[in-house]
Formats: sequence, structure tokens, C-alpha cells
Amino acid sequence: MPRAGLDPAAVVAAGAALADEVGFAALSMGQLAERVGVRTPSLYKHVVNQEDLNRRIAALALAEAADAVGAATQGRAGRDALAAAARAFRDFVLTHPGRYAATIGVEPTGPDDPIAVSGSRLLVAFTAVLRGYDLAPHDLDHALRALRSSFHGFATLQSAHGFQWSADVDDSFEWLIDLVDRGLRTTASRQTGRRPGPDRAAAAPGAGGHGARARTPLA
Amino acid sequence: MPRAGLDPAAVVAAGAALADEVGFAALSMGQLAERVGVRTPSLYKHVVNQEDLNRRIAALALAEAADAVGAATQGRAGRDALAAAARAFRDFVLTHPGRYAATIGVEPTGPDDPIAVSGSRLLVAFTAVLRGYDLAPHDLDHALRALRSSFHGFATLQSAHGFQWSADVDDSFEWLIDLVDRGLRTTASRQTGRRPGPDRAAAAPGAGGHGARARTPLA
DNA sequence: AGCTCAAAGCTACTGTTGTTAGCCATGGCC
DNA sequence: GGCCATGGCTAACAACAGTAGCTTTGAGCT
Repeated sequence: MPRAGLDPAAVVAAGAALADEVGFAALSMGQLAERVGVRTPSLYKHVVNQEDLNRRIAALALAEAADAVGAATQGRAGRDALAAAARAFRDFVLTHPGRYAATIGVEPTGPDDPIAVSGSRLLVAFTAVLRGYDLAPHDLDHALRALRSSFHGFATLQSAHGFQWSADVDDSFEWLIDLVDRGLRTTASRQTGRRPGPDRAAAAPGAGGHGARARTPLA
Repeated sequence: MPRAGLDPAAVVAAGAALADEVGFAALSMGQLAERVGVRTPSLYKHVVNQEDLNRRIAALALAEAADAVGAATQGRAGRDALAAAARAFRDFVLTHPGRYAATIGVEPTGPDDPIAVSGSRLLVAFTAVLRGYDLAPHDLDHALRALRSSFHGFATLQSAHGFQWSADVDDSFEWLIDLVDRGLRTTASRQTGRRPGPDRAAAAPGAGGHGARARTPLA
């Protein structure tokens, strides 16, 4: 019985590919073992357990997404850069739905966690897009979150077949890009201070109480 | 041994509550059975299997979300309606993360599936918001998808602790609402035809081989 | 060449979870 | 008071994640 010549990177790459095929939720150690030509327990020589595998797949996906978005924005600015970044991001999610799903809900264990490093790189790639707009410095974080929310939301909904009525999905995505572009271009001189409104307190019951403030300084 | 007096609705409600507490991925039949005071196999007298339970939880969540968003927009218009709908939606997702997660990825089996019915109601609630903006009729679907993507993306990312750096998350959400509002207000006379760009094809490497292509006509 | 030994594979096993089969008690209804 | 659909139960199976402990490989050293 010859050795399979595996190493952690090969296992993770195969796991990511398998997740893309069968869906992240359906990824199992048994299937992965069969895929790489080995019995299930042998996988544990390369990854500590399934959660570790998931985290490594997530780190890989974030790094690849950062590369794709970063490459797409090279030499572009303004709306061109925004559209290129958005399309590159969505294309990545649609062609690699399983590994991207692995990134949802993972939390880096610290600033040196590959998940944090690659996640930061992805954010930096999106930040480059914002340089083409005339934003006040204290609006950058908000704009970054808005970008990420919009494109993440669209890509994951489409990936999950969430758009089931008739209008063309690609047209809708271009429309979203335009919406964000117009919103960002009309932002410049705005004040972002929270306006005092009576319904703010009423609308935020604060049931959760899990404030995400001040965790790891990612950006 | 007295009867527990269960019925499908009670099982689903308990399952939704449990999912909110422990997370949708960690929802198990055993835990749910213990929660409702019954042995695991007895649950199968009320739901056909776990997937059926998930679908029923999803339908419940969509109905509740539709109610919340619909109620929030009553008597409001324009930016007020948009902000109220957005806050109601995010509050629902944050206070009921487990049951909302159940809605991601479910596909209705047909137009009479409760998932489709409640999903449509939620979309109708968001459509009411769009009446306050001066949109061309053929932009309505695109605008609806943009709304849903943005708020869904923000709420799910926040629910998954996806925002880990320092800026205040509530401020970011208000900022997103403003961004969408400005984008919608400047939409009125735009053309939505896709502009031809050379990078559309180049940005899709198709590495996976199980392409998402041809689901919707790409060109 | 032959030895060494850590790394990488294996079989056998445990505990957990979803699910089915088949049995028995409950309690509303005539 | 008896009927019987309903809802509960125990016992079992299959799939899965993970552990223990053994064997084999093969690269590096003498």
C-alpha cells in the first residue's frame, strides 16, 4: 500500500473543492477521505478535526477572494473599480460557493490567525475601491461595511437560489452596483452623526447584548 | 405517562426557539425532544424528518419577518418607511438568528408552499417601501433585490459577528440606510441596460467545472 | 548497504445523531 | 363500556466524527 503523499494543504484544497461540489453543509470527513484516496482516520494526521478543516478552508477562500478582488481593481478607479471588484467577488462566490460558505461565522482566534490575515486582505482590496470616492475619513468603515454587506448579501442569496422570480439576475447585480455607486458619490459632504430620533431606542431592544466592539483590530 | 399534548405547530415553535438559542447549525432532534418533554422518535409523529422541521421553521420565520416589516412601514413613506423597514428586519434577524438562518438556502417546492407564500409576503412588505421612490416599473425587481441583498447581508454578517473592528455597528447600519436611500432617490431616470465590457468574460475563470453558468442566460 | 525513527497509513472501536419498525397506552367518540 | 386513531415508547440500524494502538513506509544518517 503506497503512500498517498498527502499534506495539510492538499487535504484542505481537496476539502474546498468537495465543499464547492456538494455544498459546505454536506461536507463530510468520509467523503473527503474517499476523494483523496485514504481511509477516514488518516485525515486526522493532517487536520486536527473537522472544525480545523473548516477554518483552513475559510482561510483559503478568503485569501483567494482577496486575490481575485485585488487583481480586478488593479489600474481602475471610481465606478470602474467598484464594478470590477463587485463582479470579481460575486464570480468567486458563485464558482466557489462551498468554500465561501465556510467563511461565514468563523471568528479569528487572534490577529495572527490566517483567517484574520486573509480577511484583512479582502477588506483592504475593497478599501482600495473607496479611494476613488470622496469620503470623509470617519465614513470609511461604514462605507466598507456597506459594500461588504451589499455584495455579500447578493452573492450569497443568488448562490442559494434566493432570486426566484423573473427579472435577469445579472441585470439586477449591475443595477445594485449602480445604486451603490450613486450612493457613494453623493456621500461626500454628509454628516454621519446619529440623528436623535425617538424611534431609535424603540427599534433597538438590545436583547442580544453581544457588542462586537473593540475585538481584534482588523482594519 | 401522560401525553405531552404536542402538535406540529408546537414542535416547530419550540424548534425555532431552540435554534435561536443554540444556533441553527446546532439544532438537533434530541435536544428538541428533551425541550418539549418527549423522546426523540416521538417527534416524527409531528414532522416527517429534520429537513421538514427546517422548512417549517423557515416558513414561520418568513411569516414573522413579513409581519414585522409590514407593521413597521404602516403609515410611513419615503426614507422614513425605508429606515423603519430596515430596522425592523435587522431587529428580527438579530433577535431570532436561528430561525432566520433556517430560511437561507430553502427553496419552495411550488407556489403553494408556505415558504413561497410567506416569502412573497416579506417581499411585498419591502415593495411597499419602494412606492415612496420614483422608480421606473422595470426597475422595481432590481430595486427589491438590492434592498433585500443589502439588509440581508448586513443583518446576517452582524449576526455571525462578521463586523469585528471598532466602528459602531448601529451607526454603520444607519449609514447603509442613508446610502440606499440616496441611491434610490437618484435612480428615477436611469437606463438599466447592461453596458458591454470586455472584463465580464475574463473575470469568470470557471475553475470549478460545475459552472453556475447557463442557469440564467449570461449574455 | 543497512539502521533508525518520525510520519503516515491502517483496523478496530466508541459515542452521537437521524431515522425506522413495531409495540402499547391514552382518551375522544359512539 | 368498548373502538381505534393518535401519540407516546423501546429497540434497533446506518452514517458520522473522532480515538487508540498497531504497522509500514521512506528519508536521512552512519
